[in-house]
Amino acid sequence: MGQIKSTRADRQLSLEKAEAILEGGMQEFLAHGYAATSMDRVAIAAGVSKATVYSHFQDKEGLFTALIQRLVEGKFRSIFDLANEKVLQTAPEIILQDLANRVLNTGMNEPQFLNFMRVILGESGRFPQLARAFVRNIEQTSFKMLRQYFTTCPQLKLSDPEATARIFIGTLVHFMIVQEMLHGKDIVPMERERLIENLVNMIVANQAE
Amino acid sequence: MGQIKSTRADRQLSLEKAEAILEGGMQEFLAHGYAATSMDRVAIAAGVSKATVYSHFQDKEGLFTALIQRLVEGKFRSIFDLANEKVLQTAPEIILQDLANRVLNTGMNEPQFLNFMRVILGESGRFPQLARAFVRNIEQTSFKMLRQYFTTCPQLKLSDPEATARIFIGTLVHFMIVQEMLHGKDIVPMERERLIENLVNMIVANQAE
DNA sequence: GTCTATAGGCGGATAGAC
DNA sequence: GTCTATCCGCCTATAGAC
Repeated sequence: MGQIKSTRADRQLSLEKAEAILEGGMQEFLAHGYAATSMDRVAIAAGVSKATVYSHFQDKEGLFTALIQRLVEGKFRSIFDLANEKVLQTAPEIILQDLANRVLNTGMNEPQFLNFMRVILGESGRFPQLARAFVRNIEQTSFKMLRQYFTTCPQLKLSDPEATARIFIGTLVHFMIVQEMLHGKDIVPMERERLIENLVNMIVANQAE
Repeated sequence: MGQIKSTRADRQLSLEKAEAILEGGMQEFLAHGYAATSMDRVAIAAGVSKATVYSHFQDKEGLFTALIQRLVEGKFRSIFDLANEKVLQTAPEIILQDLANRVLNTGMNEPQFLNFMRVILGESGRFPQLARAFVRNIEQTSFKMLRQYFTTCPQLKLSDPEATARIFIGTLVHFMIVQEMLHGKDIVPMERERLIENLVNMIVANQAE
């Protein structure tokens, strides 16, 4: 009787706790990396006991893996997405400038995204499968999207849309890494607009014959 | 008597040990990152006792900092250097292709360099001064060198050499990160030559009027 | 399912002999 | 200067009560 009554409530509670643990784990792991994060602090951040953490996830590695996989497939999935309204009616310069600005805005203003990339890069030796998930869900997706745009845009006749997409994304990501992740803003200053303008012009000017 | 005799030998020995500790520390820290490296294993890798490690370096952080600073200023200093023989007599396509190939060769064939970059990126939150040293000694140096070349090369009239240098280096570094560091070679395959050719052509074709 | 309490081990750092 | 031996705290993971 009491058993049935509590079953639903417990399930609900359990789901909420699992969610809280993932949230707390995200906070801690993204801030300190894998090795420097303790399960005690994850538990505190989640507002549960350490034993509860271990009842929802097999071990530290399991929690970390689940967490990052989730971020790769959800929260940070669409950082490089092209807003697809009136895309083909607008001049490519505008579309590309807008895309570049949105990418850099997210990457530079959402501080968690920088930490996320830091962890992916820093742990890519020890967790190669997470690095690959990042490549599949974020890099590959953005390459495909941009290549698709380059191929279908009537004003652009690039000789190699795939390679051009790499140049575009690579320039932006490296800029983000040097200026923000590596704190290089004051050492090698560069206006974002200046870089974007040069990048976009170089691409648009480079039509195949 | 024995005192004087042993003084020189001890100094010599001490220097050798300090060197051995830096070597051992490099092995361990580059392989596992800061937090996951133990001083016990550093000592073993260096072939000395843990107390000896602490007699040469104040603590774990001090050893790590000294080590990385040294790598930034020495071993990995010149990864992006332009070989400067006959530079101005050769066609820019050749020079740039050659530079790109040498950068990617070093970065991709010297496995320690990948680990080095992984550590710099992964620890850039906790050790911002090391990240900045990396920017000053490696990124900034390569920007300057390339900007200098773009400016002086008589066949090139780029409207913004500085921004173009960023695009060049950014494309290459991001390629290295995705294909090698993040193990993306099989997920998003791309021939190195194909990327370089597109990049170089795009730059050389983009002359200011 | 969740808690408190604890086992068991490893890690950073040092004392003291030589 | 270098070693062996050791301190002590924190960390992962679990036992057992409720």
